[in-house]
Amino acid sequence: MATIKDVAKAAGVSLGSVSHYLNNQVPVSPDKAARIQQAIDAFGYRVDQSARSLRRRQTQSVGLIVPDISNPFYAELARVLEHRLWDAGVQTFLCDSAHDAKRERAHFTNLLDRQADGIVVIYEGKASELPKLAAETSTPVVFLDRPVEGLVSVATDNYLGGTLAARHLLSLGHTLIGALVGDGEVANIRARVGGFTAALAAGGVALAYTLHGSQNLALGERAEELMRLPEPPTAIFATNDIVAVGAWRTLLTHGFRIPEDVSLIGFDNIEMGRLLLPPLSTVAQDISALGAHAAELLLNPSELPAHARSAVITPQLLHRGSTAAPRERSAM
Amino acid sequence: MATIKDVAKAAGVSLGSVSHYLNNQVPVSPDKAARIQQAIDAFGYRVDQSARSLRRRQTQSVGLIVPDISNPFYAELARVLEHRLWDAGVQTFLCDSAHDAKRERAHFTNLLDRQADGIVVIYEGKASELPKLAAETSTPVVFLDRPVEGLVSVATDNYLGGTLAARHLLSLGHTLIGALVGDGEVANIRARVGGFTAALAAGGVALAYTLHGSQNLALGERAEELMRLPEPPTAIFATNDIVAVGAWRTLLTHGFRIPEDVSLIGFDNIEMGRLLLPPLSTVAQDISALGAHAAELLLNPSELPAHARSAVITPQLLHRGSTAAPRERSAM
DNA sequence: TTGAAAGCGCTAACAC
DNA sequence: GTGTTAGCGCTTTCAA
Repeated sequence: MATIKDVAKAAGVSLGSVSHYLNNQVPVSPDKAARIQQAIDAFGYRVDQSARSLRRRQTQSVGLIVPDISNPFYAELARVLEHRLWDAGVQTFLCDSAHDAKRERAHFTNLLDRQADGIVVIYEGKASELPKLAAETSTPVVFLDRPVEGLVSVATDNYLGGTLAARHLLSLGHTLIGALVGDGEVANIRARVGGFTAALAAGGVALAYTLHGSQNLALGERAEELMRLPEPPTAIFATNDIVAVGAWRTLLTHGFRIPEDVSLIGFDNIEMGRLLLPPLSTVAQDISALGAHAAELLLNPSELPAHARSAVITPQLLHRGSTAAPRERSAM
Repeated sequence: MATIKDVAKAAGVSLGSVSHYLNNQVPVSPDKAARIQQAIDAFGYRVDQSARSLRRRQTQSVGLIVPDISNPFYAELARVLEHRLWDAGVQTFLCDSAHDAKRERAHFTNLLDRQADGIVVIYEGKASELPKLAAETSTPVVFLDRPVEGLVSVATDNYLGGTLAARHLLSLGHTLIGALVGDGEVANIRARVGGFTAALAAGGVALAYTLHGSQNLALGERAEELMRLPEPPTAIFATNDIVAVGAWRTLLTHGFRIPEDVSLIGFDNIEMGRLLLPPLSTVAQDISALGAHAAELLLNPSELPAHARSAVITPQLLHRGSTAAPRERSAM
C-alpha cells in the first residue's frame, strides 16, 4: 500500500504539498497538482483513515445502539439515519444491545474508546445506564425514540399520538373502548395511554377496559379476553403495532370480524400493518423525521444547552381498514 | 483525556511497561502492575483505538454492506452477524447500499480506506461491481446470501430449497401448480426455480403456470391472474416470502381461501410469514447458520483457496397453515 | 523484566 | 505556494 510519502516522492514534491492537495485547504499550483494526481492514480493511493483519525482527533464515524435491529421499527430508523450520516461523510457502527444493559454499556464505552464522533442510542428498559454515562462524556450523544431528562433526544410526541387515536375512535362513534397497554418502554407508553385517556375523557368517554403486559405479540393475543366480556368493547387501542398484530390474529382466529365486530388501532406504523387484511389503522411515527433530526443534532452540536436541543416529532393518524363506526349492538 | 504517557508517569514506570501490561504479552512484575492499574483507575484511562489501529495495522472492525437494512431478512442476518463479530471483539459498520451500485461501491472503497479488517457483502443486482473489486483487494471479503464464482461466499442451497418446496406440494397431492418468479437476484432465484421444476418433473408433474416480475409485493399481487385461468392451479410457489405475502393478500381479498382453494408456499421464512392467517408455509433459510458462517470465514481466513471456502447452508421446509391437500375439483 | 527509541501515515503549524 | 518538522497515542523491536 502506497503512502503519502511515496506519492510525494513520485510527484517530486514535498509530503506536505500532497497533504495540502488532498485536503484542498491550502492551495497548490496547477502543475504540481497535476503531477500529484498522476502519482496518486499510478499508485492507486488512498488516504489511510486510521492515520488521519489519529491526527485529526476525529473518526468520521458514529455509533448507533439499538435494542434489536431485527425489530422493523428500529431497522427503518437505522436505515434513515445511516443514509443521512453517510451523505455527510460519516460511517455508522451498528451496535445491537439485544435488550441487554451490560451489552449496551459495553458498546457505549467501546464507542468512546474508538473515538466515535457521536453516539445515537435507542435504549430500552429501566436497567440502562446510558443516561448516566452519556451525561459524563463529552462525546455528543443523542437519545432516539424516547426523551431523556436534561439530555439531547429526539422522540415522537407520544401523548399527542394517544390523543389522535382517541379522537379518531370518538369521531367514529365508539364509546365502549378497550386498551392493550405494554409496560416495556415505560415513559413512551405511559404518554400514549395518558393522551389516549385524556382525549377520551375530553369527549366524555371513559376507557372501559385495560389489559397490561409486556409490549409484544402475546399481549395482543389477549384481546380475545376483552371480547368475551359481557359488554365487549367496540374498539381496541394497542400501544404499538406489534401488539396490534397479536390482537388482529387472535380476533380473526376466534371469528371476530375487523372492523365490523371490533375496530383495532395500533401505534408506530410498521410496514406489516398496511399489509394485513384489513390493513391496520395506526398512529404513524414519522421515522424519516426522527432519523433526520437525530443526524442533524449529531452533526451540528450547537451551543444550546442539552434540554433545549430535544426534538419532538409530530405523529399522524392513519385511517385504514381496521377501524370503522361501531355496529349497532341492540341485538347483543 | 489521559494517555499512556500520563499513566506511565503517574505509576513511575516506563511507557513501554504500561503498554506491556495493557496487552499482557510481555510479563510485568506484580508491584508495577498494581501501580499501573492504580494509575489507570485514577485517570479513568482507556486505550485510544485510533492510535492502536494505526500502529497495529488492524482496526477490529468489519463492514457489512446490505441492499436495505429495513428488509427483515437482511436485518435478521445483520443481527446474527453483529453478535458473532462483537463477541469476537469486532465492531460492525452498517453500510446500506439502497440497491444502488454506486453507493455500494463507495461504501466498499470507504471500508478499504478505513482499513476494515474484513467486509461482508450482500449485493444485489447485476450492476454490482463488488465481485470485481473484491477480487482485487487483499482485505477478506465474504459474499453473503449468494455465491460468487471463485470468491468466498455463504449462501443457502437454493436449488435444494426449490426441490423441498416441490416435494412438499407433490406429497400433498398437487399436480396443477403455478409459480411466481422474481427476477431480481438472478442466480438465487434461478436455482430455486430450477430445483422446483426438476423435483416436480421427477414426480411426473410439469409446472403449469409461471408469472415473472420483480421480486416484490406487486408480483405476488398478480396471483389472482392465475386463479382466473380456466384451470387454476391448486398450489402456488412464490420465490420468496415477500412475493408470497402479496399473493396472500390478493388471494384473500378476492375471496379465495388458503389453503382450501389454493395452497401457497414461500421461501426465506421472514417473521411476518408465521404471523399471517393462515401462517405461511415456506422454505426456511437458516439465518443463524448463514450469519455464523460468514463471521467464521471472516475471523479465520484460512489458507484454503477461495473457492474451497464457500459454505452452503441447508434450508428446511416449514409446513404451516397455507398448504394442504388440494380439494376435489370435479365440480369446476 | 524493563526502558529507550523508532516509527505507523498523516496533518498542521511554521518558516521560507 | 512550498517544504520542513513536530507530533497524534500507541506498539514493538532492541539492549541492557
